[in-house]
Amino acid sequence: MDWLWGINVSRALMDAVRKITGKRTILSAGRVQSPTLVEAVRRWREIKLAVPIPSFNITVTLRKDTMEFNAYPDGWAPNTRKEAIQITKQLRETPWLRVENITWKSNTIRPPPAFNLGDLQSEAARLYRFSPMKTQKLAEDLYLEALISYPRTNSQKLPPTINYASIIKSLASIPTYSKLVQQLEVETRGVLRPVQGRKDDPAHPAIHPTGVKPRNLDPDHAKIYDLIVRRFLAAFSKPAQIERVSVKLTDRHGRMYAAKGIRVVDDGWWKYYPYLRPKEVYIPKLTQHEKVKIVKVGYSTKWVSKKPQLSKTSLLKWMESQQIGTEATRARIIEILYKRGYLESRGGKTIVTDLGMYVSEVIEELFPDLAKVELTRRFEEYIDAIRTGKTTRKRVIDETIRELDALIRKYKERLDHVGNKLAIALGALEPQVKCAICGREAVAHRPFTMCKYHKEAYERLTNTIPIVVEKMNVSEGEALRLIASRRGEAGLWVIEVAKHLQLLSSEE
DNA sequence: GCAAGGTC
Ligand SMILES: [Zn+2]
Repeated sequence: MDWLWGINVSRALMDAVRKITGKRTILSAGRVQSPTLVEAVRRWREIKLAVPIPSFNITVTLRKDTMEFNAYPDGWAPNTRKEAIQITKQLRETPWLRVENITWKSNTIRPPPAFNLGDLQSEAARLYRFSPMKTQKLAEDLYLEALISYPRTNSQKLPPTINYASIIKSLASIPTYSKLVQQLEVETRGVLRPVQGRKDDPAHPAIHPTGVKPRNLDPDHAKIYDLIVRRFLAAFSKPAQIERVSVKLTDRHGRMYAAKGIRVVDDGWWKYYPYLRPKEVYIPKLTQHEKVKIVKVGYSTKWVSKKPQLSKTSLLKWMESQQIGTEATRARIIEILYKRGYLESRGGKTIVTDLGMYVSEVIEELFPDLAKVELTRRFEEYIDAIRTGKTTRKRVIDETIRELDALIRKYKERLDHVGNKLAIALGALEPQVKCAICGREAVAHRPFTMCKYHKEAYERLTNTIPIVVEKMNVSEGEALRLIASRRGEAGLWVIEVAKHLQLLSSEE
């Protein structure tokens, strides 16, 4: 069924391009890659269409004896810039905050379970910016050297059938870990009971070292090996303890502020796996009703937009959450999206190409089932039904062929439409009417000729302008200029529209 | 050549 869907839809896409351009271009579609591409496109559009809204924060720096610490508005925020300026001024005039109450809270943080492949890929990306494919390759190398257990596993469990004691004993003879292992032996008094994670695998336990001594690992392999060993050791260790302190303070006008501290009381498993240890923030000893001196106060404007993440790692996590693909294939399938030219890396960031956007659209329009994760669920049900004898392999395959046959028939009627779309995306064909900003095919003409992306950006922008006018107390023209200057927070399509509108108004 | 699932 994967083969039928994949081969037929891939060829359908390629045929459309060849008919219009006469060129052979390799394109593909599939049960796992296509929903992943659609998700990447969805995120990409949100990134490009993000319109930021200004928000205001006040930072109050306090001093007790010689120690400085920060407090921030608690449960409220200035609504407008005018308000932020006014409050800042009042705090400078009455430069103290009064302590209303102090609360302490102790937290126990249990060690995380040993790695499954997804968790390892996620940590290697966070700490070393390794791509999921790179981490998988490094882990597979370590496995083939017999240094670690099978890496293509979803399990976070270390069953007692694994001889923990002998592995840990062997690790003691590796100089890097001998001290840690000694510590673990003292701490556990030889009682080895690892934490078990929720996720499981039908065939393999969590990734763990075998105890075989590594020789001459290059730096990248050593990093992955180190993460695996430390995470394994941490699983046997005791919980860490932290203490959080929260100080609530008020100003002369009764507005509430909070200063928050965090202190590590017991390092516990962070001794073995320090990569998740929180950063400590110290707050001096204070007493209730005490007035604390303000030494500095300022407001900051933060432009907030909700941009989703788009990276190899975030796509892999999405695939895991949707339960599509397997440990062996997820990273590989993401690389296929790059190989096809649907995704590209630019300056360490993932971008979606026009080809990716248009292929995703064509699949959604003409092979909608292949664009959704539900197709995988249906496959699973078929397999179950075959297994339990409710249907047969032949019946399922025949139905798939009939279904695809009907889809391909409809597709052929639209071959020119699809071919034109993809040829334009590939730059082999010019659209008839072009967007004034980007030259893509135009779909609207007011207030200027726009493609569908800039049209959407225009609509979102015009909805947000009044909010910026109110919050920043500026004219519409100034609001446009402000948004156009928020390179980090505003989406590129929105910035382009804002600049184009400025240009149009200056010509008037 | 095109999918997705495996393995080493
Ligand atoms: Zn455009």
